[in-house]
Amino acid sequence: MAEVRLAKARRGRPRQAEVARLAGVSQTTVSLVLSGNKQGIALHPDTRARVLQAARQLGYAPDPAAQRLAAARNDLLGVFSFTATFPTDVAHSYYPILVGVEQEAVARGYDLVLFTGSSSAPAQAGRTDALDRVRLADGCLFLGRHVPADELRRLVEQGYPAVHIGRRDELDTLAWVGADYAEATAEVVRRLADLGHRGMALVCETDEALASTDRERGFRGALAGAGLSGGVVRAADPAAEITGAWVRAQLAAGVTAFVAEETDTCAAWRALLTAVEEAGLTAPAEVSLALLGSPPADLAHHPEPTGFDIPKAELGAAAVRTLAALLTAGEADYSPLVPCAFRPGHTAGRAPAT
Amino acid sequence: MAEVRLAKARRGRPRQAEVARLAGVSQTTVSLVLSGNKQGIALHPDTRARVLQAARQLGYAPDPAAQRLAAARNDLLGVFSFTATFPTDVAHSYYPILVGVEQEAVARGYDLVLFTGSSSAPAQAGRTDALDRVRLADGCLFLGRHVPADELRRLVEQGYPAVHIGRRDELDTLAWVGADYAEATAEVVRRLADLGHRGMALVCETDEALASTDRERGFRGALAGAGLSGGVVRAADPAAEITGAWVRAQLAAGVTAFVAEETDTCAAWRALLTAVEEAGLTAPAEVSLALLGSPPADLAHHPEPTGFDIPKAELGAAAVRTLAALLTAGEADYSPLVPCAFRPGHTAGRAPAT
DNA sequence: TCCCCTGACTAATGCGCATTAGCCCCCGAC
DNA sequence: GTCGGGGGCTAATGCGCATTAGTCAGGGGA
Repeated sequence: MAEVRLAKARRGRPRQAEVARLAGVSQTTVSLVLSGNKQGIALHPDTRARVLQAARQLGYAPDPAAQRLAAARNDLLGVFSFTATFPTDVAHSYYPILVGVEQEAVARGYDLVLFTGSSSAPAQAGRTDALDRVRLADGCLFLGRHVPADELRRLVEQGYPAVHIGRRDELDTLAWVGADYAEATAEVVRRLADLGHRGMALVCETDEALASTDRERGFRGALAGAGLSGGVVRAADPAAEITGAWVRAQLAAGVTAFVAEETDTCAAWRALLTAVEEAGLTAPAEVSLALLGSPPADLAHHPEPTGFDIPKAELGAAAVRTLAALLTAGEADYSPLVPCAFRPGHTAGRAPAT
Repeated sequence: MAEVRLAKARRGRPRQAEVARLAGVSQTTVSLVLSGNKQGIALHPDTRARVLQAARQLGYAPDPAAQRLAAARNDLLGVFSFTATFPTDVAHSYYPILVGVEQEAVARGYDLVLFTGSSSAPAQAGRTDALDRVRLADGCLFLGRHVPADELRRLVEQGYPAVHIGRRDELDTLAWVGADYAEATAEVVRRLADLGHRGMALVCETDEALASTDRERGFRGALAGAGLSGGVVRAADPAAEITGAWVRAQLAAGVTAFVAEETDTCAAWRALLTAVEEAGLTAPAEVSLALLGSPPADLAHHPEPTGFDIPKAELGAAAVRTLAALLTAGEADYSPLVPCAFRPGHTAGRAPAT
């Protein structure tokens, strides 16, 4: 067996020992020369040259497995998304995050390991528990709101470096990065107020995710802060509740601006658009509309929604930075909230004169 | 230093030795139990259970680098793309391919490592250079046409299991899987011929990628096979060359069907749509249009293009199957061409009666 | 009773590299 | 001349795991 392995591994792959033999030095010296001699050990230029020459001649390339083993870290970052890894539908919402993750990871010299939550590998004997699989990486990013809290807690408590993308407060020991929905929403409200709107309504789907409640909190806070009136509507089926009649009733009650939040389906925003049209109103002129997030691809054009953009790529990058900090310093001193960028858009305008 | 490294490495990363201590057995036994005991060494069910229990309790996961070094395998598959795997410019992306790769890999019990051949990676001396990094994995998928051929050749010649996604013929030793563009294009031509079209034009960007020349080959072949007339236009800037006037001229020359190929930008297809409109013609009625590939997201709706879909997920899955074969058998007896599915669409109709 | 299996484990080793202790020799200072 | 002190290298060790040789009881046959 040993010979087989050797033959396979050897095929055209010189090791430092062979370079050393050719150069007439020790393996240590080869390592020293090739790895840039960070120890500050003095080396003769001649020796250096001989080693480099020998390495070139043999076509030496270090074995990454050995390097990583010796370094006691593998420079692998896990990316765990608990929904069927990169499902086509959710793809649109996670994809930009992955872009940021990849860029930052590459910049820092990490490779990425992809993990799927749902389609866990055939639970073979000896295979460890689903979440434990991420341990093959030095640290891991968790994505999505369905990450099982108890397993994640155990991982974190055992000191495994993990960063959750999206605010997460049940676990106070868990590092996370998230968009600052509250502040971004508050800014939208302030902008609308600046345009003269005194009453606003926020339309949401029934959802208790922090991404949603944060927006609601920001909305209410800004409303109160500016002495505005308005309310929040949570509808299980926005299309059913948000109708033309509803819009008219709101208008009658002094609400001139309507705000919806981005979700996977953007049901609330779609309902709002339909309802306004149904009410025979036009968007920037008679009522103002704002979307707390980015519109889905099929609604992206023409009337660009006023609102804010979630800096998804930046979120991914921030997550990697946090994880990297965890990995090198053991503790991250970070600001988890990433600001969103206000997007002027074309669906909000001055409040109509009463 | 040793303590520092140890402390760092230890952090939340149990080793077999620790599992062994907890289970009251030797590290060897743990290895035997966890790796399925391929040596046929007898083990007490009790011992086995104790070890598994201890491993679960500690959340043990094997270190891929160590596995790779010791056994020359770690059940990791690499995915290497020279450009970012998750490109910033949305549409074209490798994403759908990755979905297929992911599914097939998980089904076969492999984990995926994403290697991004970065332009920006710190190319320090001694640090494994771009392509050699993939050696951490048992085998690797390569995608994109910018994979450096010479480095890839070296890898393959040294016996490293690699599969390229997308036809690749400069390296006859390199395994690859690709969409059967030629046949798919030929089918489109045949369908158009069935609709009565006797003259057709293929519009391409200037591109010498196989994906493009294969289509051209299929086009010309089918044209000849059916005794049709027509030609191929390659334009550096399709928008400039493909005009309403050009379309009219073609029509006058007997060309009633226009075909474009999918590219990153889909410039040819866009140009075609514009030109036809400019010529005052409507698509299914007066001229027929076909797209060799899938439309970009922003053009996906309403007039669904006649043409074919590239089975990207299937391509990814096929690549994994091929790689798996390489890994287990050392040689893959495979059919590299994956068929594309014809898409009826709504832009092609009967040829207008002359 | 002795011996030799055989079953159930474990000690020892090595993968290729980085790191840590030295080791040896030459040179300058006393 | 002797001794201290670098400079320039090398021997030894360990990273975490798989593998190869054992080792050590217990049991059955003679």
